Amino acid sequence: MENSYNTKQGELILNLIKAEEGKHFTADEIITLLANEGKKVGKATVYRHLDKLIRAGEVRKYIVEEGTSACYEYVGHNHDCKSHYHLKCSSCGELLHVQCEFLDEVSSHILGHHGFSIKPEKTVLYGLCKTCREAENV
Amino acid sequence: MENSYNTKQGELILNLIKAEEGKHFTADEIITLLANEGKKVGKATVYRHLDKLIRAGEVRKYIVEEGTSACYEYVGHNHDCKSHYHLKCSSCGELLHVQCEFLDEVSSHILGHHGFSIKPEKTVLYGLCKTCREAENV
DNA sequence: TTGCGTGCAAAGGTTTTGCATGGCA
DNA sequence: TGCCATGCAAAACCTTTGCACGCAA
Repeated sequence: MENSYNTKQGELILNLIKAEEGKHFTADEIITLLANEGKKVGKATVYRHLDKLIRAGEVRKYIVEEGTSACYEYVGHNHDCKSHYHLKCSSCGELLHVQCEFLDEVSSHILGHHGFSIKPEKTVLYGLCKTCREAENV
Repeated sequence: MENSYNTKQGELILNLIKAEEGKHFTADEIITLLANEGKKVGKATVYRHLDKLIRAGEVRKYIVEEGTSACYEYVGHNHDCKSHYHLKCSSCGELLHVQCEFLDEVSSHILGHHGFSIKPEKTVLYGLCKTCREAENV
């Protein structure tokens, strides 16, 4: 087991991302947001806390776009995130979180018929969101 | 149209990854593999060629694992990748091309229920292939 | 000859690490 | 008091860019 203390910084970081469960933050955004509230937290501290939360299963990390910084998202203690997919609009960049039982069937189908077990947490479906689609299709 | 010359380095890089279509390489692996054959190619040159091949649609770039370097894989130019999905094994790197009417339903469902139109050609579903799953589950 | 390609080194950006100091229990 | 946490700066990494030179057509 891991020993750890409760600290002000750890609480600040956790509260921030927990307050907006389902929303993602980059490490830098967390630092900036806290700074805007007058709470200065070091970069290394943020990374170290996120890392700890990831190992604890409370936070998920994913790459939304190649070549950019990673995103971190609070997911809580219930690990039932198997049906949680990400839809990323390649036009406006919006990230949608979709939890839908239909997508569970997708996983089962692919596992059953193609022998492949999908990791939804690693998968991002790219496409166009409603707004951009309507704007582009004219 | 883009002007370009045929060069020894470009040929070396293309031949290397083309010889093992379906396998992925990091930029560094390409440099090392070529170096092992006595062919020294600069880092920048490798990245520039990969970039060009990606734009030409001959090569795909993946993030297989967070925090590591990107992977590049030859996919050829005669692939109609618009009509099917890709399943990428994050362990062995195998790329499966899946054409299945069930997955067409996925697109329709997400469009209908979530207002999002997926671009299959841009989307890669990550997970574990049968072989790796069985090997890791032990 | 023209102008793209090459390779080195430097720059850029994100994340990690070393170390002295600060803070929790 | 013992030990973890913090924060700064430096390092570590991957990738891109600037620039002078090389090479294809």
